[in-house]
Amino acid sequence: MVTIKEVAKISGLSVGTVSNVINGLETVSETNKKKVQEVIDRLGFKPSRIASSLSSKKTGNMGIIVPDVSSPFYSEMIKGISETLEINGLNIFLSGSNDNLDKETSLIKNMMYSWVDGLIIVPVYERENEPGILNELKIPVVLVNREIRGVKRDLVVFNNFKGAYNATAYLIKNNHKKIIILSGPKHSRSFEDRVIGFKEAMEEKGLYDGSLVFSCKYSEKSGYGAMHKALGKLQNIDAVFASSDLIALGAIAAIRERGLEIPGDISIVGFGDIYLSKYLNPPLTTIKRPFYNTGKTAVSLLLERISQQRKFSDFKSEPARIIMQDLLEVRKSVKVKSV
Amino acid sequence: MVTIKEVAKISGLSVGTVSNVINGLETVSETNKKKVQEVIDRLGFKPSRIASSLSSKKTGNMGIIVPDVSSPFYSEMIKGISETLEINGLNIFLSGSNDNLDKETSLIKNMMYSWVDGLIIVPVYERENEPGILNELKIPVVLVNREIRGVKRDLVVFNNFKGAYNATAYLIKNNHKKIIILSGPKHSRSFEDRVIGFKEAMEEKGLYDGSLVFSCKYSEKSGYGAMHKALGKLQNIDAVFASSDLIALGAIAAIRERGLEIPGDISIVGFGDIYLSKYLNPPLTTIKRPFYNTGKTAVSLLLERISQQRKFSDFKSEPARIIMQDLLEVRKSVKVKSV
DNA sequence: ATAATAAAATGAAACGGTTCATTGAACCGA
DNA sequence: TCGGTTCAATGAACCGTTTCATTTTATTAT
Repeated sequence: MVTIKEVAKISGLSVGTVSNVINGLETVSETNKKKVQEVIDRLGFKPSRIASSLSSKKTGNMGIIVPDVSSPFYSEMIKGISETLEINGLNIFLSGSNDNLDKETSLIKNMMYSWVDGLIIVPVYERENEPGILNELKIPVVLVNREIRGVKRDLVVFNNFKGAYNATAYLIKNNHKKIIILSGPKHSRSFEDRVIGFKEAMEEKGLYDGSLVFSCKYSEKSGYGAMHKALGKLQNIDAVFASSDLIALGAIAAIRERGLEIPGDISIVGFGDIYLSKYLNPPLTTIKRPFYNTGKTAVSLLLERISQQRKFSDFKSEPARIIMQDLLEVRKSVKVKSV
Repeated sequence: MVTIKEVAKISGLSVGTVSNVINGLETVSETNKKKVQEVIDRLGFKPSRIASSLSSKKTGNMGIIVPDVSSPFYSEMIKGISETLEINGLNIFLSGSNDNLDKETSLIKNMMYSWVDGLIIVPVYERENEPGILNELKIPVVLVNREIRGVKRDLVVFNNFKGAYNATAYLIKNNHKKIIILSGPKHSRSFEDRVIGFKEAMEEKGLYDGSLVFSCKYSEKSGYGAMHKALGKLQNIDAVFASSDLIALGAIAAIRERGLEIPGDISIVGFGDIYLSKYLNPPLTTIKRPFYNTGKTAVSLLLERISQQRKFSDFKSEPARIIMQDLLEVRKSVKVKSV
């Protein structure tokens, strides 16, 4: 491995000068710049990131922590993050927290000791309102998708309320009356917001009723169970608003098992527009969330914060709060009834 | 940030001794081990990975390069990799090559300068038979999923031949005669193998004919186009073997557009068992590939190779070649005809 | 009690860069 | 010609570890 010393020796200049050339400092004469650059090219020298990290205290590594690395949502986001970081010559450290707070904490700590310059985290939601470590970290952190009470950090979230409201309103507009919501886990701000959006749209038309809310976990299995439960309890359900496409998947299976048709007997709207939704039969009408762009946005926020921190080492501007707009993606899983 | 020096000073011992305690060396007396450990615990000290990397030349970072970070296949594999590495306290550097050779090369170089200890790569296939950089890298490398001619590296692949053979044989067994294959991209060893598996199964029953092979790219869009083309050219297609679930997705859409039913009119078998396949209607019969376990396996191979290299610095055993077994996952997209 | 040996602890060099106070050369005006 | 100023280049200190030759301490045999 070629080192800066060899470059210095061969080009007959000092290590300091070579370093200045590498970093584009303007204090080097044109002659020497060229001379050094030639040697660098000839030897194929690239400065070691490790050494440079140690002395400059900037690693160029960003840590990413998501609950599940393989989730269709997050992997889309990771792609956005990864491509954006790459443009800036930065590396990404990826880890999955498995939605487990202890693991998240240990991952964060581990990353701190790997000296990441910044962190993008989709935080575990069950944390008993303890901002804890998230507020204490001394490096820039951007939170994505889930807002944690009491945590003062840059944030990129979706407008879950509006998305749910729109989805529900769309069902109502198409003349559905008895609409249930498969609400997703409690303790999760984003899922709560979806319930509220649902509730608000329903109440506006006097359709709301607490018994229409069925909570379940964020998975197809849980959606499957909840849908069966709903079908058992309630008669004549017109439509289902599943607050996640994953939940919708399970619900669809359950509905079919009862011999009901979609959208003939029951309409369904999902939330999230995962990769597969448009390939389902019928293609799932759902709320689309721009995860790729969310990843990109999170990175810009992070880089912005990092450069700010470097310029004014003690300056802390208010945390940003960026809201990505959800969009109703109309496909075929809702029966369009004319009034 | 607490450093090893402070730990040394406070515990009244030398830096070297503290380092030995950290690394579990047996040359430290029990008394001092305890003393140091206490100070470490009290101060919450953790050695900096950066510093330790620089001096030991082991970073504990592994590079992962896949064509597409968000692909359902690879994100599953990444999960397997990530969870296995984590157990060993190792970090993962993730990047997407976008199936572009130049990008792959530059990613690899970049990782080299970040001093990763090892690399797991799903290589770009279009490389004009140039092993190139892959053979030259001085660190352990494990290739996954795609075999590149002339590259002598540890490898984890699927038995694409057998999978395709089984899928085709299954169709034949169920009394399908006119079976086409949507073959996926050329230049790709894994897709070629699938064609060969298809061909062999067909030939055994005298059913093969070159006109049954339709090549397309690895995407639903391309599968959609190829299926339409096939439907235009050929009459009475009994069944389709799509050499990827993604291709199957497109094919299904095309088949439906022609007013045909699955599996009533045409049966279809996919390849890959992506996340969504079991949720399709009808659920897609497909070849399942254990991507999660493939990730795990790649990691063990890599770690094995790394420790080998550390023990005998010049020792090079033959590259391993692990074949993960594909499995036919029977669902509902094939019409089961009794003969 | 002493020499020989084993075990434990030390501390400086090394890893490969960055940074910055210092030096040296070049230039300018008087 | 000399003092002052500017611009380049230097090289040593530093970042936080590991490593290993050397020194110190403890143990054992005589």
